[in-house]
Amino acid sequence: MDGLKFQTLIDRGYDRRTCEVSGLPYWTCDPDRTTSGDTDQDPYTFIGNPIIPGFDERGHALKERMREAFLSAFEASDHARVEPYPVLARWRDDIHLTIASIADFQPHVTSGLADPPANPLTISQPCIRLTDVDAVGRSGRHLTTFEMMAHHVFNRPDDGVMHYWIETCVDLCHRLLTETFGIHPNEVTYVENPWSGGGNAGAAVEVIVGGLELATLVFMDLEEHPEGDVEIKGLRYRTMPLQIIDTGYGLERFCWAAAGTPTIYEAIYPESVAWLKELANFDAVTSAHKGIDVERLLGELSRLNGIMNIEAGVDAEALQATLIQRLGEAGVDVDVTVLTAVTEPLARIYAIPDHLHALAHMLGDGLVPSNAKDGYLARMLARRVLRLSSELELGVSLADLMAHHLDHHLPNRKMKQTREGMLHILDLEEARFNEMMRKSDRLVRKALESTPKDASAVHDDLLFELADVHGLQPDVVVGVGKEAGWNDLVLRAGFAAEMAERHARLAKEAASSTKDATTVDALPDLPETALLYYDDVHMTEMEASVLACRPLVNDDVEGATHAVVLDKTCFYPEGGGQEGDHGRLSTEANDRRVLDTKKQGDHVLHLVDGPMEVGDLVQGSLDVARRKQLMDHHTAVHIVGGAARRILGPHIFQAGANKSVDSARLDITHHTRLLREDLDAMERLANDVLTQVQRTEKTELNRKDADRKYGFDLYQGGAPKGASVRILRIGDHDIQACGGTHHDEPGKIGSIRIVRSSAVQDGVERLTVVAGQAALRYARQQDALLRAASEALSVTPEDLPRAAERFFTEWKDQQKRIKRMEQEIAKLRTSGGDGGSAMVDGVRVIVQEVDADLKQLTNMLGVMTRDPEQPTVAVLGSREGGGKLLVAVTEGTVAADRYDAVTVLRAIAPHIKGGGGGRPTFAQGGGSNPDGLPAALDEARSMLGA
RNA sequence: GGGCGUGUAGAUCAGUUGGAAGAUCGCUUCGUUCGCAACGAAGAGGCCGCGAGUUCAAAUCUCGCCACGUCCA
Repeated sequence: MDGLKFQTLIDRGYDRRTCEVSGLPYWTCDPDRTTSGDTDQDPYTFIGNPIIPGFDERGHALKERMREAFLSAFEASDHARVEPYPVLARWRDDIHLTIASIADFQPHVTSGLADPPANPLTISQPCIRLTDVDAVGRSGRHLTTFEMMAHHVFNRPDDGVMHYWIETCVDLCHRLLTETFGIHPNEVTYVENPWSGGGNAGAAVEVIVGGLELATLVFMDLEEHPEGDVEIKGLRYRTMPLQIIDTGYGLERFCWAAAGTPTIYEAIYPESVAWLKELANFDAVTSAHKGIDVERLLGELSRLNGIMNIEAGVDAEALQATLIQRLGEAGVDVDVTVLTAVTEPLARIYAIPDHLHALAHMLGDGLVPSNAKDGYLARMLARRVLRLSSELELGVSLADLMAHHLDHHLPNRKMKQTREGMLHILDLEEARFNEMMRKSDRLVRKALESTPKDASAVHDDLLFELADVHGLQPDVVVGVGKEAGWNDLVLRAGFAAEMAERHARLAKEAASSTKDATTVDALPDLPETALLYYDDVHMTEMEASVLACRPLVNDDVEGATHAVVLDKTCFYPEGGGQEGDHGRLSTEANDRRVLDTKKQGDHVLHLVDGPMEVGDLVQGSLDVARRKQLMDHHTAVHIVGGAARRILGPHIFQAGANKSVDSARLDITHHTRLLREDLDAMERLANDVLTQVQRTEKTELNRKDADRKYGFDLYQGGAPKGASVRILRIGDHDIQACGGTHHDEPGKIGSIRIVRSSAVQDGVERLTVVAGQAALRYARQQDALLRAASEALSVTPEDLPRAAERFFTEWKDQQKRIKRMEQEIAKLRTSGGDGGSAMVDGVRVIVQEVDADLKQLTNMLGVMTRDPEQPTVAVLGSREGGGKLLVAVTEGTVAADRYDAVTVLRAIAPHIKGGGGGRPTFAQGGGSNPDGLPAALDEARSMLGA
């Protein structure tokens, strides 16, 4: 890409140079400058020396004023202020969290499909990025959560929509920095560094102030294309019809530059840092190292932090050595012990408010911690805070930490989740974490069993396994191992990076093994199918013409051979969890069954059981009963979802749904297992809605208006696909974007039953719902089951629970009595001196045929051979199940010396055509010839000399 | 969504190559004691998660289901 000419900068006395260190072109007006400002030769210049004057506040108040200054400055230059979006990016299906302000407008605004909410616009968007979570607290500048202040422009030069482009943007930025915030122009450098990502690219500049990157300006006007004429990083791009200005100004960094505090955390979370230092008794650390000037150390550290690249995968020890050397050059002499003693607790203290802030945003948007999907991100953060807290020995609960954080850093913030709800969820998370830690000690001891006590390293596979299966981080394992007596254990440097690599590889392998299934090969260029079912959900007959007919490429649908595309259809294709319609397509010559309906691109595919002629006029008719049932279930699912939100709380979000003929499923996010009482309450409310709401309201809105009017709770069913969305409103009970077919009158459903709830994953409950005819069918089935069960016990259904309980306890009692009686019988048989037993040289020999099963036989045998006072060899046989033989010898007696149970068994088992085995004192076997039993026992008698 | 793992007495968990279901704590009763704690003795308490399969024989092996845990995207 050619060098950019910034006339606006030239006019201000800037010139373009090449950075000595990075080699990148940059713009400056400082005659002495030789580096771009963003290299490892550029320490921060604002520590203790604020570069943005006049902002004396700290923390929340500072952020409020800074944000307002930014937004109103851009409002003054004709940008419309847009309210921030949630941090949970539920309008997108490719990312969980909002990672940048531009993410609010992807994919449909940036692709040109939908209009932006305003143009140009300004916004301050809370963002969460978890990629650098390990560096937070340690680098002095990394955050997992920050606000990206921005001004965005969406130009369409072809349509005459052109607001401003590079020159104006740089001019606006420069005026903001120097006029609004009073930064001296010498301190500002602009580094040219083209940007590319996600199939788009464009020119970009990084705005560096005092060694800190305060903003990035991206001019996105290229899209990836094989024949494009621009090449960036080996990929070819061409210009696209949309020209987008994507800027990002780090609110927290502006605050830091204005505060000049040693770290960014002290600028934005001062109350938390002070409180946590107190709780962790940090004074004791500083006073323990009287020989060194801790204040000075910290000051030098933070200046140097600007050039220290503490990121995942970097060798921590090498970094530390460099740091100590640099500190020495600055006149602060410390060794590794002192350095870690001071920096380790501080790093933990700094990370806590950051993590809490991210967690508060996520939970505030209604996220429920879980072991899968986006919920896992919240759990991970919660656990990090818990670990930091326990390492610092803060002695307060996670909920206490959060309460303090909300009071100081998020006062008056309107959240979807209530404060009480959030704290409750955190209490649950803490309990779960403690449970895991409680188990860790035992797990580690067991895992290390085969490791010698003087080993210095734990086997890699063991560490991987413990982390993967039980969630125990390698450093935790080593720590616990040391306490448990493996004194020399150390964790190899770089192990964490290796583990991340291994995980990435496994994830890649897993990803490559999944592939999408298509129904038919590429269709010819056809007009999109007109969808008649939206205009009239009750249309069941139609006339249409065949545009295409293709053989199916797979046989997912039994009996279907071809896919037919029509010019219009009243058949609903599978979508939004609602299954496709069935029915018939007939011409004078053909009568085809429609076995399923699917959508591919803009076309509805009718899967039929034979070919049809292109150009034919067909008569289509729906399987009306099926459609009615699917509509019952679909509308019912919306109603149940609304009921769940009303009864369980604002964090209820649809995590998935399916509507078939027999039943419907609705997965909802919730933090606790549901009780039958919860289901009953929801069921009652859902049925109330059927009678109270006379009509549903169906509208179609463009994205922009839909978002503004209803917010992002609309997209329960997933990210919207197009520029406009269909909205179904059921009174004030439930409003959702939904492309399914729904009743106009909820009352037509008849009744709704919530059959059961089950756990799909932690944090997600699956509700199984039946409605309409399916509800009746379900009730009848339940009735039949109840009747069958009551008849089996000869009681009335009312008495069934009591009878079942009584029978079960009686059955258990009787089992015990039978066991005791069998033992009694065994004793009687052997003590009575009947034909079954004889004495041979001081050993009692018992050979008997008994009518009993295997369990009973072993039980009897136990009674006979367990008394060491009476050395015994016993052989029992039964004709049951093809014949059973058991041989036992009293352990530790002369009987055991003389006889081997297995030998005896093997010798006599052939008579019943069988085999068996066991231990020398106890052997059992079976066969297939019960009639051979007497012969087997005879042989045993002669063998044993009885 | 994918991977890995775990379900055994009220609780925490053992259970070897498939071959007689265990330990510790808790519980009940008795003894010792003015009483409690402690101690001693005895005892109760198990569809070994559910359902199939393999086998003469399954807590143990295989498959499905249910419940739970954990890691990754």
